[in-house]
Amino acid sequence: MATIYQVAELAGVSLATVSRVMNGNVKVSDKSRVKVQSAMKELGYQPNIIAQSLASNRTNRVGVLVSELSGPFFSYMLAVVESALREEGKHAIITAGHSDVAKEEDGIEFLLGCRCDALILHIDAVSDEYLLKLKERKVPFSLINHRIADIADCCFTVDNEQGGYLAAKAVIDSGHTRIAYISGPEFKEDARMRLDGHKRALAEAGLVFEDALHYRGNYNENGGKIGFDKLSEQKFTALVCANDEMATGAMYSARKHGLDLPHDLSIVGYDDQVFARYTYPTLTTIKNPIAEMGSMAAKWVLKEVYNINTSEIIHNTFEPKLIIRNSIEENI
Amino acid sequence: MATIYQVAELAGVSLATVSRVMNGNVKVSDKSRVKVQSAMKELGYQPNIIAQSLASNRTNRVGVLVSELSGPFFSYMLAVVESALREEGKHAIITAGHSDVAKEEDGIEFLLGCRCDALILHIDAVSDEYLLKLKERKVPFSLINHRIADIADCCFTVDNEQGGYLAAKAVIDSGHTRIAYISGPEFKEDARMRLDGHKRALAEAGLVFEDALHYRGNYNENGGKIGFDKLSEQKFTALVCANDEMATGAMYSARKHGLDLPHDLSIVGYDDQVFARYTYPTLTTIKNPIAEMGSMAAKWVLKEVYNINTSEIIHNTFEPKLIIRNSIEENI
DNA sequence: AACATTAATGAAAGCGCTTTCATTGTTTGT
DNA sequence: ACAAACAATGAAAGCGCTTTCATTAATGTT
Repeated sequence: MATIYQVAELAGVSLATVSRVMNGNVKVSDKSRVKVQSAMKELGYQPNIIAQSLASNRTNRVGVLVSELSGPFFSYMLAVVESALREEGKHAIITAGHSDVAKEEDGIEFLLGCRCDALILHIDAVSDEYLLKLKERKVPFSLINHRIADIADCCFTVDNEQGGYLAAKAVIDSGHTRIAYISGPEFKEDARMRLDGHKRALAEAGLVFEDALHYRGNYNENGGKIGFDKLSEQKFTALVCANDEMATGAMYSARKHGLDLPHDLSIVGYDDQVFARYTYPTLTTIKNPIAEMGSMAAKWVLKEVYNINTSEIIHNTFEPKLIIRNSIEENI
Repeated sequence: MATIYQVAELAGVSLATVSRVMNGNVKVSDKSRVKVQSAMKELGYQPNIIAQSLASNRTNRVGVLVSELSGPFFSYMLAVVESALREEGKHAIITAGHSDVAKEEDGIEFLLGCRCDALILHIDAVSDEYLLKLKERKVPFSLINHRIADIADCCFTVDNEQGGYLAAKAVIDSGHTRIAYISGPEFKEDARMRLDGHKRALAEAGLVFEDALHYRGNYNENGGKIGFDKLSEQKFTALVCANDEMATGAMYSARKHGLDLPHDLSIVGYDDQVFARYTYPTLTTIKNPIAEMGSMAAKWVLKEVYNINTSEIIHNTFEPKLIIRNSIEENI
C-alpha cells in the first residue's frame, strides 16, 4: 500500500503538497497538482482514512441507531440513509436499540465509542433528558420520529395525528358511521396521536367516539385478534387499526367469526408494511414517509456536520398518506 | 477527552504500561495494573479507537455487503451479524449491492476503502474470478449464499436443491400428482437448484416432470401472476413456486380465475418471507436459515481474523425447512 | 529598479496509540 | 554469594496523515 511519502517522492514535492492536492481546500499550482495526481495514479495510491481521521479529528462515520434492524420498516429507512451518506463518502455504522432504554443507551454509547462524527437516532425508549444531555456533550445528532421542542431543528417527525385522521376519514367517506378502533399502547406517543386524529375525524363528521368501540391493543398481530374478539359484541361496519399487524390479526378473527371481508367489515391499517399488499383483501392503510424522513435526517447531518449543502430545504414535519387498496367497501 | 498520557501520568507509570493494561496481552504487575485502572476510572478515560487502529493496523471494522438493505430478508441477517460482531467490539459497516455487478464491486471497494479487517458478502452478481482475486489480495471475507469450490471454507450456503425437494414433497405427500412449478430465473444458481430438487421429488414419487406444467418466472409477484395465467390451460391441483412473491402473484391470478384457495389449488412458496404469515390462506413455504448463516459467517470472521473462538463448530451448509401453514389441502 | 504583496511550498510538529528494544529490578540455581 | 535467567518497565520510534508556520518564488506598485 503506497503512502503519501511515496507519492510525494515520486512527484518531487513535499508530502504537505500531496495532502493539499487530496483535500483540495488550499491552492496548489497546476504544475504540482498534475505531478501529484499522476504519481498517485501510477502508485495506485489510496489515502489511509484511519490516518486521516486521526490527524484531522474527523472520522467520516455516522452512527445510525434504529429500533430494530430486522423488519422491513427500518431497513427501508436504513437503505436511504446509508446511500445518502455513502454518496458523500461517509460510512454508516448501524446498530439496533431494541426499544429498550438500557439497550438504546448502550447503542448510543457504542456509536460514540466508534468516534462517530454524528448520530442519526430512531429511538423510542430513551428519555428526553438523556438526549438533551447528549446535545450538551456536543454530539451532533438528528432524531427520527420523535420531537423534542428545545431541539426541534434536528427532529424529523411525521404527523401521526393527521395519519389517524386520514385513516378514520377513509372509512367515513365510504359511508361508514359505526366505526370501531383498535389503538396502540398508550405509552407510545404515536399511538396517542393516531387516536387523537381518529377522534377528530369522527367529531368532524358529527359522529361520537364510543368507548365501547375502542380497544387498546399492543401493536402486534395478537392484539388485533383479541381486539376484534372483544369488540365483536358491538355492532360496527368498519374497523380502524393503529397499525397493519393488528389489522391482520383483526382480519383473522373477523373471518373466524364468519365475516366475509371486506363485504361485512371494512378495515384500515397503518404503516403500509410490505405485507399489506399481500393480505386478502389487500389492506388499505396509511403510509408514513419513512424514506423521506431518513433522507432528510441524513441531509441534516451532511449539512450541519460536514457543511455539505444540498439545494434541498430541510423540513422537519412530514405528512402521512392514505394508500387505497381493497379492504374498504362502500357502506350504503 | 483524556489521553493515554494523562492516565500514565496520574498512575505514575509510562504510557507503554497503560497500553499493556488496556490490551491485556502482556504481563503487568498487579500493583501497576491497579494504579492504571483507577487512574482510568478517575479520568473517565476512553481509548481513541482511531489511534489504536492506526498504530495496530487493525480497524475492528467488518464490512457487510448485502444485496438489498431494504427487504425483511436481509435485514434479519444483518441484525444477527451486527449483534454477533458488536458483542466482540467490532463495528459493522453495512452497504448494499443492489444485485448489480458494478454496484456490488463498488460496494466491495467502498468497504475496502474503509479499511475493514474483513468482509461478509451476500452478493449475487459479482463473478467468481473477482472474488478469487479478492482472496489473493489477502482480504479475508466470507460468502453467504454462494459457494466457490476453491474457497469453500468461507462459503456459507443453504441446500437449495433440498429446499426444492421439500417443497415438492410437501404437496406430493398430501396426495397431489398433477403438480405445476413456477421456477426462478435460470441465471440464478438457487433457482436452478430448487428446480433440480423439485424434479428429484417428482421422480422419487414416480411422477414425470412435464414441461407444460413448468413456467420460468422472474422471482417477483408479477412473474407469479403471469405464470399462473400461462399454466391455467393445464390441469393441476398443486402449484409449487420458487419463492413467496411469485406464490402471492399466483394466488392473485388463481382467484381471478375463480378458484377457491386452498380447496381448488394447493400452493407452496419458498423463503418464508414475513408476509407469508399474512396471505390468505397463509402460505406453506420453505424457510432458509438465513439468521444461522449470518451468525456463522460472523463467527467465521471472528475466528479467522480476530482469533476469537466460540466453542461452536463452524459448518458451511445449512438445511432448509418446511414451514406448514394453510395453503396446502389434502388431495383425495 | 526597489520594495511591498501575494501565492505556493516545505519542514516539522502533532494526532493517540502500539510495539520493539534496552534497561532495571527480582528471582533462581549452584 | 554470584552469575544466569527472568519479569516488569520505560524510552522512543513509528503508524500515515493534517496543519501551522516560516520560507521562497512570483507578481504588482511606484
